[in-house]
Parts: sequence; C-alpha cells; structure tokens
Amino acid sequence: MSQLRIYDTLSRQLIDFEPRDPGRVGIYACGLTPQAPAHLGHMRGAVLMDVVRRWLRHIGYEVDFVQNFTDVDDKIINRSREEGISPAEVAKKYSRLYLNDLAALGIEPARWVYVTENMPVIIEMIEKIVERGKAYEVDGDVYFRVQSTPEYGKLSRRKLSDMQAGARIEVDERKEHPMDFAIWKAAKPGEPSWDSPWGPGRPGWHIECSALSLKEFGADFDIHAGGVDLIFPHHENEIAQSEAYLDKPQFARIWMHWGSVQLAERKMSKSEDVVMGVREALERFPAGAIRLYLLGTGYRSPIEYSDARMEDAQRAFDRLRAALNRAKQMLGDAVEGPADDDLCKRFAEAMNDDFNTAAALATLHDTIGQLNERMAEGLRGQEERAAELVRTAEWFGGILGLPFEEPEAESALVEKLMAAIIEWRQELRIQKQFAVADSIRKDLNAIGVLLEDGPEGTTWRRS
RNA sequence: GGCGCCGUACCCAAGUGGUUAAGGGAAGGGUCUGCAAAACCCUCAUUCGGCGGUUCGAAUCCGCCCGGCGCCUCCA
Repeated sequence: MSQLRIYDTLSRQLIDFEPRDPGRVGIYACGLTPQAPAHLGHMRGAVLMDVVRRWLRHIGYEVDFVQNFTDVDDKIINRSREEGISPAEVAKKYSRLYLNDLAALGIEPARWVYVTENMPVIIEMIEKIVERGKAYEVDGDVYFRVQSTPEYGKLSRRKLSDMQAGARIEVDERKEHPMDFAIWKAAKPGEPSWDSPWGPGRPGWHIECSALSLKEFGADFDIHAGGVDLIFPHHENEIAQSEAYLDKPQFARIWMHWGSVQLAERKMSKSEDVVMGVREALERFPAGAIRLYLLGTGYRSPIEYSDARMEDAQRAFDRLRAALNRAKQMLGDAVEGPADDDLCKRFAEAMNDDFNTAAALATLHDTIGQLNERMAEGLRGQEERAAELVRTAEWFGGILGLPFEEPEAESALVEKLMAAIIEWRQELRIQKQFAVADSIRKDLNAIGVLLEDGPEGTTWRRS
C-alpha cells in the first residue's frame, strides 16, 4: 500500500508520515472557546479529524486524539454578563451543546482537556519562559517578547516589520514591541482568577494549547491541527512560546490546517451574524448529508455553504443509502467476507494522498454504481459479487463515518399500519382504481412517507 | 501595503508533465412501470480564466494580465 502523505503548513510540503513513536500517533487539535452555539465551520474540522483518526487507525496506528476547551477567556466573561450566569456555567453550557453536536454528526469522542483544570502546568510554562528571558511582566500581565525569537513568523510566513505596517490596533505602550502578546492576564475585579507568581489572573489566549499539548504528548509530537484562521496569530504564537519553553525548535512535526466554511462569500465566524448553525443544519438535513457535503471538497480548500449544495449532498447520500439497504434486503444475511481489492486500493490511494476524501468518495460512488447495476439485473447469480460490493461500500462508509443504516426502527404499530395501507391500496390497484390509489400515495407523500411500487410489490420509506 | 490561496462542463468537484480530463447533483433521451418513484442504459468540457514561454509533450512548470477569495483584529 502507498505511503500516507500529509501536507504540513510549516514546511509547505507533503510529508511522508512517520510517527515519533512507532505505531502510535498523537494528535492535538485546537478545540474552541465554548461561548456560543457551534456552526458548520467548527464541524468541518471535527468531521475531518474524525476521518483522519479512522483512517490512521485503519492503517495500523493507535491514535490518541486530544482536543481542548478553552473554558476561561474574555469572550466567556462577556457572555456570562449577557446571560447573567457565571463564566463557568457559560463554558459548561456551550461545551455540552458542542459535544451533542459532535455526537449528532457521528464524530468519535476526543480525549477532552480543560484549561481551568490545568492551571499548574500553564503557570509553570509561563515561569520557565520568563526565566529564559523570553517574556516579561508588566503590572501583573506577562507578555511574550516576540523579538526574542528570530524565527517569529515562520508558520504564517510574515515578518514582524511587515506586520507593524498593517497593524491598526491600539498599541499598549507598556509593551516592548506592539506584537508582544499576553501569556498571562491580570484579573480585573469580578473576573475569574487563579493565583500566580504575578498575582491573580488567567492565561492569555494561545498559552493553553502550548501547555496542554506538551503536557499530553511532550515535545515533537505528531500532528497539531486547526482551522486556517488559527495560523496567525494563534499557532504562530504557540510555536514561539513552546519553542521558547523547550529551548529547541521541535514543538510539533506536522501542522494541518483545514479551510474555512463561508456563507454568502463571507467566512463564517462567531463575530459575524452570517452563520449556519449546526443545530439549524441538523434540523434541516441528515447527518450523512452534512458529512458528504463537508467531505466532498479537499479539506484545505475553502468551501461555501448554500442550501442548494446541501440538497445536492442529500440526494447523493440518499442514493447511496437506499442502494445499500435495498441490497441488504435482497441478500439477506449472506454478506460476510472480504471487500473488493481493486476498489479498496483506489480508496486507500486517495486517503493516503493527504486525506483526499473527494477522490475517496468517488470510489464509493463507483462501488454503489456497480452494485445498482447488479440489482437492476435482478442479481441473477451475481449474489456473491453484490455481497462483495456491499461489504466494500460499507467499509468505505465506515472510514468516512457515513451513517448508512436506516434512520431508526419504526414502531410495530407503524409497521402494521403501513402494511395494512399498502395491502388495501394494492386491492384498489388490482381493481384498477388508480385514481384512488394515486391519491393515497400522494397524501402519504405529503406527510413524508414515500411509496414505491416495484415488480415485487410496494415498499415504503420516509422521504 | 504585506503574506497566501483559488479560477476545470449548467452547479459542486478530483486531477498538478504523457493512456479516452474522476465522481456527484441538475438537465435531455431511452428501458422498466397502469401512472409516479427508484434503478439501469445513452447524451452532457477535443478542453481546463486570457495571452505568451519552456518542453517531443502542459489543465498540470515559468512570466504577464483579468477575475474571485482568505489572513494580517476575535475566529474552527
């Protein structure tokens, strides 16, 4: 099988993936600050990393996937004032909401870490950085000294001098350099705080991911991931801090960044009103359609949201699912056995090529196409091949996390009612009372039940 | 102003030096069917924003131009 290659933002090239510890992969993905409902942009990264984990595991690695909740931060404090609940309650409320969203999309749980539960390692890291002369204290704040690191800017490929020109932010005169950033912030009255050598305060944004990833994995861990919008300043600063702390340039081996999800040509972010919330998306479309939509484009490209695109994805997903379920009905239980070698190889080539899920999906579609072909011929001695295709497609679906199983079992009452209606309507059809039969089908369709009259009788499913 | 990305059919999209340019959705025709739906078959880019260049050969490399976008400030 081909070698897995992953695009690394720092070196701007595809890297032959080789974990630090043979057989084991450590991945740290920046989570989020739980202070508002999540939107599809968050789900893009979550779905991608879910597929990455499944694939890595498939090719033989043990995967440890860590993600953080930045559960104390300015935005949470602001939110707590708006909602009249404590910052801790804000964090708990929105992180729970987020975990529900992930579950609804079939995303495997990460190993979650929380900033507020890890103050000692964060403070210890800051102390060490100050000790090394790479950070300084001013009135209870601690700032990272960007000029102490000649390589500052290497991830985002920008120079301090260039950034000064564009910086139109209010410059804090107490800082040595305008780009110096806070790694510890002194608490103002009423704000949540933790004791530290610089007085009560909380960690600055960026330091938590450095501290937590190094705590969980140690230096030179395998993959650090996040959205493109985190490249600067978040990941740039993480690198600067971590390397200052470690005193060597080996923080993470590969930096993976996924593209943004845009709506109406604008990036979705929580500071804009134009967001497609996960809840709204899930109310309107099945999880499988959302995953198909998100995985249909290379993860590094920006992707635009539109209802039309989601509808396309839903039609495509329904076709895949309907074909598989029909095949399983026709084949009964006789589907055990291996998958198709050639198709699997094609799928693997795609996945090993920097997780090319779009190409992998094309293989899935071809697999289903071949299966439909056999079914259109009424199977006729091709049961073995059909079963092989079913296994192959289900295997691909497993890697991509596509929920092909029927949505939910119907209650016995519904099953009996439908059977009765279908039988009654069948009587009408035999008596050639087509107008009445059609009107029944039409009425059922209006309430979301689709009747399909086939050669072997009438079947029904939710539409 | 700085850094970076993108422009492939009606829409989405893979492909980054060499067989007929994946796949999905839509559309049109056909098969099946009482009809509808589903499924199957066929059609749907001699061409990859434009113009030059490199090469035996380019959608793929280089240059210029046109158009769109992201980041540089909170962001996944």
